[in-house]
Amino acid sequence: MPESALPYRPHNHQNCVSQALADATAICRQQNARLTPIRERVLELIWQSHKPLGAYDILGMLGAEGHNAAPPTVYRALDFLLQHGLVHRISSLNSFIGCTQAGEHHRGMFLICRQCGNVLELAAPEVAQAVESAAESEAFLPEDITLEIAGLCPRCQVESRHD
Amino acid sequence: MPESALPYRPHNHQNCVSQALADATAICRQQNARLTPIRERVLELIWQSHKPLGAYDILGMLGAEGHNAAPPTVYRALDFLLQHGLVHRISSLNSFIGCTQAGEHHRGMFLICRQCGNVLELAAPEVAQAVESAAESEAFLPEDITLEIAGLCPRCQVESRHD
DNA sequence: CTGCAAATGTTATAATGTTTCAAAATTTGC
DNA sequence: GCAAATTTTGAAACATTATAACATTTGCAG
Repeated sequence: MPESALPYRPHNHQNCVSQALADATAICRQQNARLTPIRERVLELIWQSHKPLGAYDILGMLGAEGHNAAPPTVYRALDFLLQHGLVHRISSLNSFIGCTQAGEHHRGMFLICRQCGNVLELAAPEVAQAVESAAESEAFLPEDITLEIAGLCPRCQVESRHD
Repeated sequence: MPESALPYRPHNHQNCVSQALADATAICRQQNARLTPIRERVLELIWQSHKPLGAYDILGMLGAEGHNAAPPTVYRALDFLLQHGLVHRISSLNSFIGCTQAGEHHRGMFLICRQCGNVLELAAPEVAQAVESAAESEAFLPEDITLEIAGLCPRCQVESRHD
């Protein structure tokens, strides 16, 4: 049996978060971008959840910890993080998730479980390749690819058979 | 030079619309679904535009022609049309476009021009295949695929070179 | 330390989507 | 046909997501 992907099995997630923050710090330094406290905190909140967070979820969490922020604060932080490839936006959910391949040039592809809400980011270069050549066969110049796959994750498939 | 795809060249678009409405009527009859006047009108409005329409765009158009509808009216019509595969939702734009392959079982893939706003629906079974096998390699059961490619259509690539 | 640019705060508002309950139309069983 | 059941639509209120505009603060370069 193949080892299941990370989000689908128990692990010390705080390590993921720390690693992501360390990576983000390095990437920002390299790009001469400022990972300010708010931006860092938003990134951390996003990473602490394996499920995508909405802007207003983040807003609520900031509020709960005493930082009484308004929507633009969060959206600006998110814009920054998107811009620097540190998070992805999941259009079909209006929400955000940490990028597991920050820094590397890639097209995100997401497996979104409709049952448990977990999201797995896939690299899948062969898919990206297929998509790009399909676009090019129409003489279309692709710039940004949104690829979101909703369905059932391995764990939830098993559970739904117990009905 | 290959013939460019339909939305990218001039044509009598009213024919497209009529054909789409005729197809929709047939499909609904076959599925025992009721293509009521509102639903048909919403479908027609969507088809008359090559660019995706937002729910509130449709609402405005209905209002302009005297039908003073509230948001749920439009969203319900859209839900119906989505359910029966007559339109697609473009998540990344919060908007809707007519399905060019209504009735056939397929996964939509969209080429969205960021310049002119036109959208081309592609069949691309080899892409669908690649996506599905990538999902299955993670033991994920795919149900719904959102694949939206933003970029420049052939015409707008040419124009942007004239800068 | 001063002036500029970037980042954040603040208020208001726009855009998108849903809940709920009531009324009307359509189908179904008889 | 007709009455009950179902589906569809109307209408009002509300919830969620996102942005605009402008004031203030912070960090940095000279």
